[in-house]
Amino acid sequence: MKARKKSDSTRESGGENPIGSHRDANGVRVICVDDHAVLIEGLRARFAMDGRITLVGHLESAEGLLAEIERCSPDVLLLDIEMPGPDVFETADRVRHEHPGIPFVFLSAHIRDGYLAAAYKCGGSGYFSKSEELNDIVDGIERVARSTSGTFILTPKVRMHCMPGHSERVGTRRCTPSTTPPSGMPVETPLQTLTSRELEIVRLIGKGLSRVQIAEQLARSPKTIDGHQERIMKKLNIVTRTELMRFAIREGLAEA
Amino acid sequence: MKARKKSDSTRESGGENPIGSHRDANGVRVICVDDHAVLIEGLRARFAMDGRITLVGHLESAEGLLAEIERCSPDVLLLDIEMPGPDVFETADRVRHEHPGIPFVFLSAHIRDGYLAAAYKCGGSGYFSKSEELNDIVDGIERVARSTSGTFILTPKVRMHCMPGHSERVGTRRCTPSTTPPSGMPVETPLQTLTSRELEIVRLIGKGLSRVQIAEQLARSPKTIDGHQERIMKKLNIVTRTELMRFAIREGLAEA
DNA sequence: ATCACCACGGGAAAACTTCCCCTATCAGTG
DNA sequence: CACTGATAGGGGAAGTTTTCCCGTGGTGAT
Repeated sequence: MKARKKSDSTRESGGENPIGSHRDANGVRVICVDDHAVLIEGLRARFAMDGRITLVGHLESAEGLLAEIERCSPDVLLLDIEMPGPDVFETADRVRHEHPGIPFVFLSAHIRDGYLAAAYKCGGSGYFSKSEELNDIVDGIERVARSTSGTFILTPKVRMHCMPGHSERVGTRRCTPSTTPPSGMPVETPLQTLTSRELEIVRLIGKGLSRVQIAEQLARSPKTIDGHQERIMKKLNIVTRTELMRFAIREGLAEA
Repeated sequence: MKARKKSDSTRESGGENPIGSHRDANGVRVICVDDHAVLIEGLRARFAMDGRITLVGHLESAEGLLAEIERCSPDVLLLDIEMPGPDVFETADRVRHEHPGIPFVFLSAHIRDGYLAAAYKCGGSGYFSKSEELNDIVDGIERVARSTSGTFILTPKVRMHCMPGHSERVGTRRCTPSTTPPSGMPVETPLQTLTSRELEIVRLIGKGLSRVQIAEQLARSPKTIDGHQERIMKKLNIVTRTELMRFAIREGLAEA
């Protein structure tokens, strides 16, 4: 697609920090990947305030991340999700194989179940929301830097999202010798709490069918559909049917 | 209500500028509305580098924007689009009526036709992408501050987006194309048959708001919303509100 | 056998939709 | 200037859907 391999983005290892104050020995060394330059500036400015974290490199897409890692030897990677260019999760996965010691977290504008699941599955160490307080982001990065592998750290707003109807403990993915599916997600994404029947209902709703039409197609009473829909929405923490449509589209259960 | 022209360069920015703000008389006075604190920090840091722009206030949602304007008497407003809380376009429209002299631009993560159309129709002065170079954003703000009303300014990447050989040419709205669309009339996309008010309604529906919530936000009777929705669905040949949601998402008027 | 979970559905109140109606404003036209 | 059409705000009434709460069975796991 777009060849965006400019030579920008390469110069803070030895260069100077626009905000002055650069301590190199201190702090967690972070590489940030985000296509929004303004966001990177924000992080840089914030990091510069206390010496806890140092931005040692940044990119505007996942392309060239491995090279940047070689160049900067960071302690933590901070990755955006919705960017042009190579898929972040895939890149992250590759990074994990080449540099198993470097933890990475995702910093996303949206809190989506699909992203959450992917972040976890590709070996991420956390999921942060861009709408988080800056302090929470900084704290999160520090926690990740100190954490043992296998922990999955969520910032407050993300944790909130995973509350709906279930107990969501976070972390410790490894030893889970239970009989349940070995997925062991740290957070049970709302989607996974749906039964197959409920999924079916969501798909039909996503097609735009009315409760009566669905009832006809399934040879059930409309009231039954009501009941399903009700439980679905409760599980998903959704209040209107219209939002259910959005959910269906977002999760790929329906076509826009 | 032509009250503008800050004749008193007082102290409104209070103590919220962590980075020394030496020059007060200089620079374009900007209020920024964005739910990502980190982005605001980025802008603030960048603005502090040269004296061209001063961040005099910020909010994390469109709520209370009018009050903030009173408090800060800005020259330009910089508005995010995808935020929780009141609809930005609607708020912007209200701002335009109360403060016709203050131009506002949208700074969005996504470049969507639906958003562009809404930004234009609600009287905006520009549309910037968050992935833009910081210089381009700063330049854009300055241009907007100097521009005569009726100009619509796009940052480079947004302009790029509008090239690919199709309509949506934006700019110089003064002489409204009331009667005949100049370039023939190719296919009137359903989107274009909607009035700006109707667009507004579609977007709010796309956000998942109920008719009552929409009515509250627009300070109208729910019946009015009903009426709009009815006409919209008739125009679009749509039968249920749920499908309207799908339409909104497909057309980029709402986020999946 | 008990518990938990699921699918299935009823009843009633609240909310929403639909279809019609009316008014007012404003732009453009005869 | 009056007329027309498009747009916006809103009422009434009937019908449908949602929401909340309740109860029935069936099934698999303890």
